[in-house]
Amino acid sequence: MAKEKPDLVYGTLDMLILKALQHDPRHGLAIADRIQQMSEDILRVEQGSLYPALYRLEAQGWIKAEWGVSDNNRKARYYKLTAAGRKQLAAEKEHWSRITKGIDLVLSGA
Amino acid sequence: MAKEKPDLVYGTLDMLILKALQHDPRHGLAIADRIQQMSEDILRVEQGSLYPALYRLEAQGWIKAEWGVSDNNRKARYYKLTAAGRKQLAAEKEHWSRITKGIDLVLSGA
DNA sequence: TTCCTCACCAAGACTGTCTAGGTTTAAAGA
DNA sequence: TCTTTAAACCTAGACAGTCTTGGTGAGGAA
Repeated sequence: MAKEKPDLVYGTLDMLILKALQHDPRHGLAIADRIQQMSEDILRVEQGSLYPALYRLEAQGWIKAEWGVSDNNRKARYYKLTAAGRKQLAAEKEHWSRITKGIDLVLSGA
Repeated sequence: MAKEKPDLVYGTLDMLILKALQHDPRHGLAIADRIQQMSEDILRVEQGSLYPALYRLEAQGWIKAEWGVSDNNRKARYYKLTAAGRKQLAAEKEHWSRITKGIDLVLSGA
């Protein structure tokens, strides 16, 4: 039973990752942590969702990766936003606010 | 480009349908029309999404169906909200507002 | 050495939406 | 009358994104 809903809304993860990289490059797990922290623990990003999403974004040219070393001295893959990624982030935010407006209209309707 | 995003947010259709049935029973296509109209044409519900969703909801006991006749004198399957459906609608609204709060926190963050 | 944790990676299941087909029946038009 | 159009329902299969589960390797601590 139970039937918990997922921790994320399908299709929003890409946008959240792009947003998390808006200012500084980060490595994978740090991106997930940042999203969780920024959302005040409301959103949780599982690794099995995170990495596929990162490959997607890289394949689209929205982020670029390179190997580096984490704070803890472990090797880690750092991702940073590209110019195209910045445009994409803006587009996704636009799309998101449009759709949520639609949903809120329905929910608040008589 | 191409690759349009879907017209709906994955996982919200059930909630929207329950909401569309909040006051009066309706038949399938009228539910889709109502959602589209309430959302000011932002959301569109395809039939291939609608009917599977209706079966899901009925199987869960959140809506009940019976055959009737539409305004245009055609036979149509009318769905109405059950008590459990009303509770479910409230729960889904709660969940939705929580998740969107999380996403908005991330998007508006520094 | 042993253990724990960080960080990355992959395979497969699952779920919900979309595309694209279809049937039946009433009304409208030729 | 016959044909066409449209309302309303239904289904199969493809597809995409997330989740579960399981794994690797390397650094740090005991």
